[in-house]
Amino acid sequence: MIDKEEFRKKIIISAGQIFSHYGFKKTTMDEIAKALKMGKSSIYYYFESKEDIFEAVVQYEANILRNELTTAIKAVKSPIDKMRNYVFVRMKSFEKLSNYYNAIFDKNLDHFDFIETIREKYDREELAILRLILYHGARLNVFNVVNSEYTAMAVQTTLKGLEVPLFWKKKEVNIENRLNAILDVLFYGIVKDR
Amino acid sequence: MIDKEEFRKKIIISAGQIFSHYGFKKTTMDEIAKALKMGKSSIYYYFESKEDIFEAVVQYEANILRNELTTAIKAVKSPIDKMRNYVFVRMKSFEKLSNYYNAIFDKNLDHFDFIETIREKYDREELAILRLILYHGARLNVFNVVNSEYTAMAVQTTLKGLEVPLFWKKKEVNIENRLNAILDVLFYGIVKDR
DNA sequence: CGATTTTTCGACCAATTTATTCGAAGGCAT
DNA sequence: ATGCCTTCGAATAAATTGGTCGAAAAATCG
Repeated sequence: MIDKEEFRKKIIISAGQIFSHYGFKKTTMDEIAKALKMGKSSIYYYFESKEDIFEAVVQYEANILRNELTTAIKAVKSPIDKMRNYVFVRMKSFEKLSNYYNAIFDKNLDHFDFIETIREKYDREELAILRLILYHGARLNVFNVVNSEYTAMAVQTTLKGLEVPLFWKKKEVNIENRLNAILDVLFYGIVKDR
Repeated sequence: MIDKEEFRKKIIISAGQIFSHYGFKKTTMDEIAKALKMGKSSIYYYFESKEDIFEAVVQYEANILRNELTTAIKAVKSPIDKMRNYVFVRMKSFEKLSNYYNAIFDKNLDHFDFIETIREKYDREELAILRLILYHGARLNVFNVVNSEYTAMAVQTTLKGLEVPLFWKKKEVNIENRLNAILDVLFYGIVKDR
């Protein structure tokens, strides 16, 4: 008897790689199966549907992202570096995620409520982390934050603004430069004495 | 009256970007059309078929590759650097091409004779360039080449051997490192006194 | 072993997608 | 208006694809 959960994980990882490259729609069950060296029908023994797999993949990736983010901000001391790391990791991850989103923004949108659910939960988590960073920075007298909650929301809005060009123009924008520019703006408006 | 050739080129470039990302099969005419902000049927005014577009794209890319290669070896003086540049540019280009090939290795293979034609022509050109580099290096007493023709073929074989893992394993191999290793091996066996 | 349960698979299907066609029409110069 | 060049929407025939089902394998157990 095979550990079903173990195998589900294998499928999630394998399918995740293909999804991240081709998006949801362009990825076929046959491909996922072939990548796992199985018959297509065998996959249905572990997952109910293609959407089911996709949902599992997104959950899985979201967890990875969360871990990467927390370790990234733990890796450095100063609030500025924490913020910088956070933003960079976030953007790098979104590059991967943008392919997943590709699948959704297409036309479907119907039974993909779970994306919204994850998104909301993720937004709340992000806000919490940002607040922590800001609050920490304020205590160390590096950031000039009156209300960490509102400031966190402002920062989040800024970061979200960066997602759009990341999705749609891809090649045309130089992400690194833009990111640094935004970070500079962010810090110049946020860092205490300059 | 619009310059038809001009517009064909636009289509080639636009379609090329999509092909390089998704491969031949996964790219739809609708996508190509949408990227050009046209109706799907309009494209058939400029090209006979999807394969027709694909053929044009490959031709176009092959030309670009040729140009990049020649400018890359002209950019430096020493034969070693010429060889190094050549190999690097070649590999970078093959990364892009690997996606095109993806489309072909799948199952089709039938009416894609033109790929073979281009390939052959390209092989001959490559051989000529390599011979030139080697011959030049030998004259400058940097390379130890007895017969530039056979040595060129040997080098080409080595480079081709690198294509396979580039195609199939993609993520697992670190290209940069492998490339440098191969170059080192190549030079140690080729450079005169060491 | 044989029986029972778990896992894989090939064949099949209905629904959707997709490349391609075609006639109609928009736009533009004469 | 008249012709040409260009675009497009609708239609379609062929291919693809997600998913089903029953049966073969393989593993597990008694």
